[in-house]
Amino acid sequence: MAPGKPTIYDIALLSGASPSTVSAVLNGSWPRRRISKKLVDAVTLIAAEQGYSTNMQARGLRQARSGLVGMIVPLHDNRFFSSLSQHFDAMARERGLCPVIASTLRNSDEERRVVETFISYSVDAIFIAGASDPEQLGALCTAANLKHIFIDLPGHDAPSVVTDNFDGAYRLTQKIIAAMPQSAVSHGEGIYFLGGSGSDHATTQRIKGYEAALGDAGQRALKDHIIPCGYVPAKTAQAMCSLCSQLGAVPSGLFVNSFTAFEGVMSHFVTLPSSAFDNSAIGCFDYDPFAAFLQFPVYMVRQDSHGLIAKAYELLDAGETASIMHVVKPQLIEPRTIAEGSIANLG
Amino acid sequence: MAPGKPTIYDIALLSGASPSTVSAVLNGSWPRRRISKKLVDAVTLIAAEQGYSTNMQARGLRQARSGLVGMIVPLHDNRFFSSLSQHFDAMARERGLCPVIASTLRNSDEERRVVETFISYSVDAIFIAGASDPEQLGALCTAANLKHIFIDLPGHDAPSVVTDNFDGAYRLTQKIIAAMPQSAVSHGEGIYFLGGSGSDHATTQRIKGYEAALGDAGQRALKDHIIPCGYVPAKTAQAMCSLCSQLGAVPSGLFVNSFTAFEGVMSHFVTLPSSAFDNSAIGCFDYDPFAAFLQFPVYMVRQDSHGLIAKAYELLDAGETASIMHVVKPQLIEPRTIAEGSIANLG
DNA sequence: TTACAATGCACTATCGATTGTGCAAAATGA
DNA sequence: TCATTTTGCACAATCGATAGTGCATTGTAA
Repeated sequence: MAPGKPTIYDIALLSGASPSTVSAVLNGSWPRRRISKKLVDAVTLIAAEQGYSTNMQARGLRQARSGLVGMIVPLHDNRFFSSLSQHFDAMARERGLCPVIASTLRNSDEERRVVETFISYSVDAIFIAGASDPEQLGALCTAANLKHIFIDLPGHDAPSVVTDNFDGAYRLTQKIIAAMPQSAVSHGEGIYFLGGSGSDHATTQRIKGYEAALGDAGQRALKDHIIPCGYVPAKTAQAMCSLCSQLGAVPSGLFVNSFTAFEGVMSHFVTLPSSAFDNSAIGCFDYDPFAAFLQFPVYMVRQDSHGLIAKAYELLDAGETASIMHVVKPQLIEPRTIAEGSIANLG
Repeated sequence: MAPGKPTIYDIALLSGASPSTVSAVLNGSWPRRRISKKLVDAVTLIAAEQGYSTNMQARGLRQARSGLVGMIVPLHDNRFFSSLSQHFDAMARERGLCPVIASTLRNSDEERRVVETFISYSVDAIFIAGASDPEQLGALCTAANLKHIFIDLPGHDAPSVVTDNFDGAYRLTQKIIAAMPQSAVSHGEGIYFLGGSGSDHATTQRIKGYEAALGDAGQRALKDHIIPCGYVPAKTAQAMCSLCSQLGAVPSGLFVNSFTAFEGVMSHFVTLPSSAFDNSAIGCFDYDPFAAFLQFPVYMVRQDSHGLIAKAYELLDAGETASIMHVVKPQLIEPRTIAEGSIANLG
């Protein structure tokens, strides 16, 4: 046998069967082709001895499928997205598919290039998470007749699976209200909403949930309490700093939108004595186990990354293509708690 | 044109050129084939209009290459590995390759399956990080004549790129010694080494570095101070708890081996008043920005994930196959510091 | 024994791109 | 003008697996 991996032709020569028969045996279609069990066993044995494995490029070329599923994330190096990746990967493998995850750094050119690459490799489907230009990508996929599902992102030309941001924000706000000093509540001091971008879907929904919870608790949501200063820690740090100096104290109620914003908040808080937090209730719409170890309690909302991916695969398996938004509720994490259900962080 | 993506045959018909010419034009080999610039422009234009993109399965089949590079990690959902993934991904794309990252949950069966899948897809090279059975994987790759490089893992049949664990541990220990109360140093209380597995290469090297630093500082390394209680937080928590009650205090010097072990440590520490740490110096061989926000200072060692991957690609580009271990120094992070150089964590 | 169905497998075209080879037409030189 | 070289491209085989089709051989029924 020539160097390199053995092919069905090699196995055919060794077994005396024809290549097409070998193919049928090795891909499991032999009952339909009425191949005798005896031959099947013989061929299988030889294939195993030779260390045969099917060439997926050849199969993919012939079948116009590849067995690959792609996912686009902005970055790997992030708790939420890496958790999505983890589940995406595991559930792809369960289905006998090979996951391909690419990060695009929220760069729309890179996003386009990645989708084009996926198309070139004939991936069977794409999950799109955290894209900066989802419409562009949707259009590309549609043009290539490629199934795609948006994750935690509202899509227009395909199904999307998103966190119930309204619900999470509503429940988080409720918790913050309950944990605030009574005096602050009765004085109507309100809760500050910090971080995120007013133009993105998630933040918009969260603000609505926050406002609804305040309203239902008999408090008014004050427009000037909402400070969507972006996702960059430095910006949040600055906003937090000026807010504290303006109030002369840490706000009695604080809703931090996203963990990176929280990092910024912390880089200011770390300069304060721990008594500074005695009259504050703090919540964060995002989860990191380390927040359980801070000097003050933090309520957190954890997106159900498993639920998001599971729902997406469900839609994929069902062949769903209707442009419907499916909603998955997030989980509220009590202070000082390490969330379970995440795959162990095995160092 | 038939439904589905256009092929070189479609472009050939539309342009009046032959498929082989179209192929040469579109893959850039046309100068060697003496295709006229005029034809090149015409074909290129038509291809662009038709939204042509080359079918990588067909190309890969013909060329016996795929343009894919694989990487194996135990999990995506981890700071270190996701950081590796991030760089692996970016640098693959820089080279015009398509990165495929699979997680195996440290399960050696899964590892084998993934490598076999990669072989089936004719990936051009594999990076192996954090495998539980590297030898098995090396053997598989060798048999398939597949270039592979071990990352942060000593390999026997291929190049490997590993963190300089000795150096990192040495420098971390030095810092801990310098930060310990003088009285503790002069009493020879020593430094406790907690977490990790005595049987793995990294821990072994770290213990050597720790011992060397102690020795060079005129302190003896006490065998009973070394407690490699694994990577599971719960185990470390338990070990930390019993150690504290045995000593009647937090140890004056503590070297925590890995961040997950540190999580365990923290889950005990969070039960103590912050004054309990006044006479302790604590270090962790791993990095998490959140440790900058704890009540007490923590020295950390951050593996240079960019350096590891960069070196690995360098070896790959150079076609290096010698089974040599290449060492990359980690970075010491001062307390209360957020490391830079990592790709922004854009929430 | 004859007719016919079922069984078991081989043949061959095909997927889309690449590449070695061959052959006109144009360009060059004598 | 004729012989050569160069230019510019088409042809056909090939990568490995799949799937439609056809043809012996064996088995069954009448």
